[in-house]
Amino acid sequence: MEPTVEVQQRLSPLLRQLGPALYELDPSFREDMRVPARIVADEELLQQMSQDHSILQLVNVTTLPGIQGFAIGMPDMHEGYGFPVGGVAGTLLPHGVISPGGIGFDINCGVRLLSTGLLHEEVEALLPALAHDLARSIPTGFGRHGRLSLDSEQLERVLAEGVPYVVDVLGLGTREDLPHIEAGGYLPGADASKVSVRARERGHDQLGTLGGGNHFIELQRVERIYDPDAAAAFALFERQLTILIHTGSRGLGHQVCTDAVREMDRALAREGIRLVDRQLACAPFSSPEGQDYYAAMCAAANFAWSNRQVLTQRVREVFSRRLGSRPESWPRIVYDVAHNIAKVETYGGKRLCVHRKGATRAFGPGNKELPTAYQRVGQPVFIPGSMGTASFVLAGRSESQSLSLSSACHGAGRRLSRAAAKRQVVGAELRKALNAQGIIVECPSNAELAEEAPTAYKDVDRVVDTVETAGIARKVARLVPLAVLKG
DNA sequence: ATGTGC
Repeated sequence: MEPTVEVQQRLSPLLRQLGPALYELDPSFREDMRVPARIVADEELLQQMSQDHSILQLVNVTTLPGIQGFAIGMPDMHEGYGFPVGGVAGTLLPHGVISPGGIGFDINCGVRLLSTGLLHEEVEALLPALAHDLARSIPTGFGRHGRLSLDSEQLERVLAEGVPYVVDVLGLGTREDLPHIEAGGYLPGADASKVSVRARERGHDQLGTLGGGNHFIELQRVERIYDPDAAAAFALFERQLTILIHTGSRGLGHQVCTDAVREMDRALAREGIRLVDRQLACAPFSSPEGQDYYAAMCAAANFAWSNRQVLTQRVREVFSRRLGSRPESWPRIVYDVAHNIAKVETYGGKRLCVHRKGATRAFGPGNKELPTAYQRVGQPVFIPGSMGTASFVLAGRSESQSLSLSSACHGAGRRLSRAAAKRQVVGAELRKALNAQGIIVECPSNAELAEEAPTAYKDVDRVVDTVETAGIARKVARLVPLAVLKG
């Protein structure tokens, strides 16, 4: 990217404070801005964002054809491909653009929280065995394939039908799981024929695999409840054992994104779209390229939800083997949220294509898509911290609708690039430090461990407090790690 | 993030 970090550092004083933890850059800042850029942050987080190109990337997002209202950055925002990670933008349908860079390479990367009826102290002695069994049962790391190898018809149906197919036909899970997954684990806009042969080849044996990078499965203890009413609705209580799954659409989603960026790049001239950054490749939602990408993105999203569903079953198998088949040891889905996805949603009577890249949908109370038990308290939002730090459960507030297109943050957010983290952190020492904290680490690679060091991330407590201060969501529970499984 | 890159 052309502009320097210094440009961005000069830019942050131009941000005007609109409200608690909310800042705005007026569109007069640059003549190509169609709408303002807003950022949910405090002074410290703004300062951290100024260290990379993310604020400039957010300004670039405001130039996209059809963008409505404002582009908004979450407190965990950092630099990404074209769009910042932690960026949200809605474009007016039917002709506003859809941009693969606004969704991310890992389509429907997301987080699923499982609850148990077990207390931490009841299972403490068994944690090493549980972690070890999970590591044996679940392939982790770059390029690993799973135990399932789908034939072309099965893969096609996973892409077209998502989790309902995985439950009903493959027999992995129960019907009760479905309402506890965003969109029921299935976007009907999917068209498997729009997923390239290459993408399908990459995905056919990756269902039920965790992947690398920041993907993980964590066994956790509910350390603190902030909102007893919402916690009760989500079936969470103090000292409870929970399981958090963070993964996405693996090589399949990555290839869908790669394919679409190339196709859209070719169509830009025909559509008369001039971009400030080629990584913002996009096409009108109504165009052939826009429609093809949306159909393929929905299919990749269905694949990702299905992946988290298969992993859930692996967890359930390990738990029933080690803990018996009593109901307390059957992990139930609290909810499953996507944080790299575009959704068609209506705001102020307008149908928008809402891009959430490193941002979590955070519907407030009363939304019809939520399961009945959550209608009164709002949508569960999960914020995984970095390795060895806390994760949070939030509940979406109605105010999120006008503040942030019903969106919240998605994690702690990177502070250091992977390369910088690797230079600064010695993986073996980090492993020792985590073990000294009493955290079981199942991760074969010290290099992967170093890239995900807590020092490479922002302070998750601060990020979550900022989302709460802004009025987007409220804190429900704080979860702390007991064992982590990663690539 | 990713069968790691123009």
